[in-house]
Amino acid sequence: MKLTRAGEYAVRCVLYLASQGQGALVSRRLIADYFDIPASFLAKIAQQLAKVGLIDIRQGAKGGYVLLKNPADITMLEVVEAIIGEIALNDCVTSSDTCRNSNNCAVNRVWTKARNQLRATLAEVTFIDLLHEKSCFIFPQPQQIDISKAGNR
Amino acid sequence: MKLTRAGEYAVRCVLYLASQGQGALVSRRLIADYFDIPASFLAKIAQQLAKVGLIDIRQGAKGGYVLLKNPADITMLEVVEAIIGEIALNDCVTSSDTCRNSNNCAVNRVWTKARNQLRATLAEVTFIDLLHEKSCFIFPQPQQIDISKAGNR
DNA sequence: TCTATATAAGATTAAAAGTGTCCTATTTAA
DNA sequence: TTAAATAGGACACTTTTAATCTTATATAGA
Repeated sequence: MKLTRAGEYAVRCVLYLASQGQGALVSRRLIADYFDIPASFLAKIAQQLAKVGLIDIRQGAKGGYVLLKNPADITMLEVVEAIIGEIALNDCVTSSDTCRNSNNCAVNRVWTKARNQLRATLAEVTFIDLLHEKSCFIFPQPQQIDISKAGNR
Repeated sequence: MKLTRAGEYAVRCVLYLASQGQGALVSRRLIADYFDIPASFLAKIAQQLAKVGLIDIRQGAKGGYVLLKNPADITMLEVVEAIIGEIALNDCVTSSDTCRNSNNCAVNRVWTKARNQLRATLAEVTFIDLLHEKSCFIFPQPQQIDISKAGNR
């Protein structure tokens, strides 16, 4: 499991949304410009984030993305796996005759342990943690969320 | 970092050699057949293992591979990284303007921690450990190492 | 010394995954 | 009704991975 560019973009996207607070609407264009992500590529990524319920996508004029969960409840694991699928470190050369019972394999046990550790590490970091630590990103001050103008439904 | 097929093959190859003991010579064909690895692909992998000093490659008739180190001193990390290079979990979208000081990045710190953990886990497992645990592989009894016939130099 | 056996090393190919791009809908605010 | 914004599918390009093929080289043994 190497974090793909799409995964990296997803983390940044959620980080931006988190900086503006749960419920704030941010346009795709703004996020794409800020991080220099191709807008249509970001669209694909956002669709996956929406599929797992992390964000809401608003179509139409003044559309954009809205973070649905509290940043304190969103973990890095969640965002990463929304994009690249459940983390696995090896395939154990699946379907090979030499390794069909991988649950009884010393080598595989090591990979499983490593995988569990990795997932645990990513699961214990929330986006509030990421925002509070100083980082290489500087986000604009969150706008006051004006429910009437944001057009929630 | 997802373990590539080449990496998986390398682990198996070293595991086989370890089962026959340090200094034993095993032909490439034998290992390739045993694990169902394409012989020329195994050749490439073996060359990388030789480059880092793990094995010796004997050319010519009755050639093959010889494990140079004690299996108790060979770690999984060593073998894996010999093939796929030093483990990294993310690229942090290198050279992007938005992330040039990744050492001051909260997100990156998480990845660095995860990476270090992963490497530590792989580093604490030796090939003696792997051999002693029961596994999905059953290796032939190691031949008595006959120095005169094995043709060491 | 000759021959069969075995690997070396480099070039090439094939397949898969990742990273976008483009075009035509569809939705929504005003 | 129109302009702004995203959706969704098809397509293209790039990189990585996984092999394969060919020619060269080394070695054991007759």
